[in-house]
Amino acid sequence: MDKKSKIILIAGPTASGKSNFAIKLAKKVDGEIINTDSMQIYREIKILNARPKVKETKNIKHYLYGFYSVKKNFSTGDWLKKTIKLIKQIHNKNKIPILVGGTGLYFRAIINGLVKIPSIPKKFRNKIRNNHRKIGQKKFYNNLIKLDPLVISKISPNDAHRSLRAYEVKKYTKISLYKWFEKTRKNFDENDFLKIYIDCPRDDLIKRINTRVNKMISLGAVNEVKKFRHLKIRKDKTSNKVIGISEICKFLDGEQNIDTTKEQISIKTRQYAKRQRTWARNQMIDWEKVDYKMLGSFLKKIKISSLKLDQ
RNA sequence: GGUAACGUGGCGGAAUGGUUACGCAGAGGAUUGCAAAUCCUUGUAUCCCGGUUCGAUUCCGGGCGUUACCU
Repeated sequence: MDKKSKIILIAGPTASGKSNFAIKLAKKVDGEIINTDSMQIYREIKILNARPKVKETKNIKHYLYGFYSVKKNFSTGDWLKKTIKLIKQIHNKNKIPILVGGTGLYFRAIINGLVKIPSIPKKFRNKIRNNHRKIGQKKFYNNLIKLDPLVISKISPNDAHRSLRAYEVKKYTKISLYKWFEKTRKNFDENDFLKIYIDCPRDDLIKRINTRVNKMISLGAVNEVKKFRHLKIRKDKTSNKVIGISEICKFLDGEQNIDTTKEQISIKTRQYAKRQRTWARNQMIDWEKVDYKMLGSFLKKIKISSLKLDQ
């Protein structure tokens, strides 16, 4: 078998200039780009996600962008499976895979692996969720710790999200979620990655976010949400959570003016950016941190030879 | 100019003669198949000057400010 290359990982808070940098890097090292963002996958949401425009991609192949319907749910596992496959394909073409995005969990999955827990049948899952809705989080949690005492120290009694997951896994597989976690295996070696985190100081980021929000509105974000609404997506679908949708809906319903709406979108976005930075500070300790202003000189320093791996 | 009401953290907003709720924003943290989600923790305030009182943000007087109405 011939040589394969490292996998380049580019993370960073929203609006830090990741996508742009990835394109430049791909051009330099002959790479192809894979989306690592849980919301960029949706076909029908383009403006609010700040998806790279085709004419800006400079003929660099982009995968997993806007390929999935907002009507369906997507998961970390789905992403990981597709991404591993794509990495192989790109390697076979002797090109370099570049993963770019803002979803810390996806990066963790590609680096540390994700346990293969049997997928929970829809009916089974919905039954549990309906029950949760009926009895409320408090009672649900009490049932959960009876079913699986291991979660007590792991999940906050108020965390509905994780409670549901732990419950369905234990109930369906008869094995605790936390027992499953112990079986996690990595898909790659530590040395297979070049991990880059783009950082941007808070004040600069706020300015960039505000500019971006204004741009989104002038590009037609309101219309995008109008169309999205016509699809009548069920409220429990993940796509509803794209920042801007619920805010613009309030505007469309006449509950607030456009300035308030913009402000709300900015606030939500910087809260998201804050969580991304917290994740990076504590979960991406060994990543190479690059200031967003230094990306130009950083790009020059990257040598293609250093990306090659002998197999 | 007169009368009245009000003046509480960055903002909104309770309460009280003796530990200043709470919400939002901000900060820190968690994060294994919904993650742009979900959850945890958290700093900072009673307009100013006097008086009454053991003790005033609260009661009284004055000042300043805001708002409403009147002239």
